[in-house]
Amino acid sequence: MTLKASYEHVGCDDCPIRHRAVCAHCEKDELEELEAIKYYRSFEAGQTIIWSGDPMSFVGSVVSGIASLTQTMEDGRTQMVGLLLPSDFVGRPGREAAPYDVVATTDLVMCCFRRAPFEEMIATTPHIAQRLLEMTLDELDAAREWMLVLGRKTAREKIASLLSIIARRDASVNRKGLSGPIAFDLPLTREAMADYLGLTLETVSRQISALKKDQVIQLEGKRHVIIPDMRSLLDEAGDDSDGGFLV
Amino acid sequence: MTLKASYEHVGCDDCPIRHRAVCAHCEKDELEELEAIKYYRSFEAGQTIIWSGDPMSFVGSVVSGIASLTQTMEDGRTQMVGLLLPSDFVGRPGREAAPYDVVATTDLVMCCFRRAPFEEMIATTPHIAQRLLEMTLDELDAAREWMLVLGRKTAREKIASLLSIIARRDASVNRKGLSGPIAFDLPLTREAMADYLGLTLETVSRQISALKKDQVIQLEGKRHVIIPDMRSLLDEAGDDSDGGFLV
DNA sequence: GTTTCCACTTGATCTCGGTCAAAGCAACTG
DNA sequence: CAGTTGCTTTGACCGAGATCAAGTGGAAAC
Repeated sequence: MTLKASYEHVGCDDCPIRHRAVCAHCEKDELEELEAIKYYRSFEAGQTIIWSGDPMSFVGSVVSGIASLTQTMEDGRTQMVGLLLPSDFVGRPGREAAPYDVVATTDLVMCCFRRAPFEEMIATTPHIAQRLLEMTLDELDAAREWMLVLGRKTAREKIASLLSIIARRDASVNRKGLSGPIAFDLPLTREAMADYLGLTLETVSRQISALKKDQVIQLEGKRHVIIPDMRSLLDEAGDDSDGGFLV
Repeated sequence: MTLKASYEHVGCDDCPIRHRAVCAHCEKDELEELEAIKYYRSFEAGQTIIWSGDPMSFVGSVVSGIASLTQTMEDGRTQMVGLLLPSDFVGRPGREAAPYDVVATTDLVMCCFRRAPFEEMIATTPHIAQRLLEMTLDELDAAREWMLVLGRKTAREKIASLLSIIARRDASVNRKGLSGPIAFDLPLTREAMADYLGLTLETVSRQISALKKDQVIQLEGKRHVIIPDMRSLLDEAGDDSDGGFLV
């Protein structure tokens, strides 16, 4: 088996995700050490992987499918606080309990590491702590960008923001460009989108219909989305920080 | 000068914050190394410390006063995405540019470290990367808790949530308990509160008046808040995760 | 002392998105 | 095949919060 150690050389024979998620810049020895504590888990759509408050026995990354981090109030109001797409990392090294539910939104495969030995590695391997810090800062930036969406954007802008995020992620995973028309399958139900956007599912449905009527997006069936022009979608999102994605 | 190295022994002669923020568990040598690259900066209320997109030349922590992280859309809509109280850390090791504005909400003193040498220390000192990772995870948790507030709570619940967060922070900084009545000064204008909560300042004002009328809080002047019973405030906040603060 | 300013309050009205209800539609099931 | 189930759409109505507009009160400035 060939071990690839740099961020660019993503992927080894059996786990295309792992290196990218936690091992960029690792040395060969470290990868072999990780190999020893690695295992896979599958989940069905709708299954809760970790309940809020539960002890977490593992960390890991999403191989395929989608997971979400959700918080729920006693009366049932639900807010999704994170969307985990393939290659995203799950887990809080150094934390005993999960602060929110982790739910498999679609069928899901994860590549896991048992927590205790993983934390030992962090303690002894400076690279990994630094890499995790970098990843956590990325998550923090994403969470804060989403706070702007939740706090200040209109329903239409929220939908456009979500669609452009999914389009970007889809493009970067499948190494597609963002210049021409973009097509992808929505991995979320209307209800899941509503929970992410702080809306009701009816409003989500109405706004998607409106964007379709206004030619900003096209729909094939309920889930397959075509974006004729990414720029006009970003306009709708009110997004100044298009982050040079369209250069 | 006495150097205090553990988390409990917060504070040295001239910088009560620094150790707590970045040096928990540090060795004496490291503290002296930090000492060499440390300096103070003062800002006036309303002053922008770092503009979104600017290169960041330093990291540091708040000594006194309040700073906020804000994002703004072209049309002026503003969302505060973070509230920095004394002892909070500012900066993204490893990042060139700031992703949002950092603004002094009140007069402010910060204890800064020049970024380049600080990052060198991170690279060579495993403790610090781990400590920063822990702090960043805390910030991430706070940001995600706030996403629930922004996405799903009513105006009244939002106000109650903000007040209880400030009350908690104030109590922990000033080593007060949370069992009896609690009193503190609001460090934010109505407008700043609105920007944090995703509301307008008029709604903030109305809801504060309503909470006052319903005896959940008392006001002396515009800013001095008295909370007769923390439990009823948390009830208003709809907060199941009172985090055992009232045990 | 009164003027100005700023943060705040209060009121009247409007609107976006929530709520409630019905119905469409594709995929299964027996 | 009819019947169920889950996801989605659409319509009618309503209300929380936004918007627009005065007005209050206290502290600094002249």
